[in-house]
Amino acid sequence: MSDSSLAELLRARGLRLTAQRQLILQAVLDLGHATPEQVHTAVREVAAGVNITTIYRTLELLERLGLVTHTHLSHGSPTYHAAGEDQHVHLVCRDCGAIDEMDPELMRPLAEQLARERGFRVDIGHVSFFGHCARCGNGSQE
Amino acid sequence: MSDSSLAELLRARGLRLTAQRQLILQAVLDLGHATPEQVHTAVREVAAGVNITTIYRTLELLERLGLVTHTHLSHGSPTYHAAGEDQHVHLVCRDCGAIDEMDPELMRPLAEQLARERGFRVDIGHVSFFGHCARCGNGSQE
DNA sequence: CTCTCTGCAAATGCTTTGCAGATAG
DNA sequence: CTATCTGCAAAGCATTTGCAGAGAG
Repeated sequence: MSDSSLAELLRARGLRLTAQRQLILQAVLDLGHATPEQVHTAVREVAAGVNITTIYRTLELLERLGLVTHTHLSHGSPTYHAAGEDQHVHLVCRDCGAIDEMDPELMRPLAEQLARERGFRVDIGHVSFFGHCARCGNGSQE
Repeated sequence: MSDSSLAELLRARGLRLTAQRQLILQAVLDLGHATPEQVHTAVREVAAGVNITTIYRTLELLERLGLVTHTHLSHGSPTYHAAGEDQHVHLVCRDCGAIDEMDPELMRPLAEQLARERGFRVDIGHVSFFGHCARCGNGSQE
């Protein structure tokens, strides 16, 4: 499914289908949420020689092709995940770093209110909430 | 107002009140939203010799003192702003880069729903929404 | 006077770029 | 075959750290 669409998208632009590109896309799909470095680690398990540079270049390419997206969670590294229908909102725990997801539908009322009152159209696919997950922040208030 | 509280907070910890610290705090208060580099630029207009290193160290200090907070908007650089009562949610326009604010009260229903259903406590002061502001994204659907 | 701050320069970590050989089509 | 890819090494940024002199209290 993804391999063939990758091939098509590449060929349509005169670009080439390579093992690295397939592996990197697959890694992003498998990992769900991953930084370039995590993708690198995952890909290396299958093909040891793949360079981190190629990860960066390919993630950028896959994003241009519309197959993946990235978000900036808290600090430094961007997180990549598959693009497409299943847009989701990230719930990032400040304590344990866990990344959970929630249904973007829950954003709908707020998004509509902002659009109506401010003319601001929220990009629902890029929303991240920071806070404390059930496991970490339950008892304490701070 | 802020100078005296800065002095107190510093003295309470055996730390010192310096010109740089006052200028940097003032810059953050004036700028509203600013990256370390923007703070640096602003401070330099008054005191040319202040080093970027001092900006980083002081912003970290001011944050520890509870006077400022930072958020990570879209790419790399963190954005600092005054902490305190007036918590707000950022609305960042992907087109023109403008940073607007909205009343965090609007987040309340959603935050409560998340707490109830998932046990996730959203840190409302650190929420940022990306999208298109009234000026930029009005006509097109994109 | 003492202990904290600051500026400078070098180190670090993540990401990007240049180039020549490897390879898809 | 030819133009695109990849790996390697080096360059770039933003941020951090070490150190010795400057300065607050």
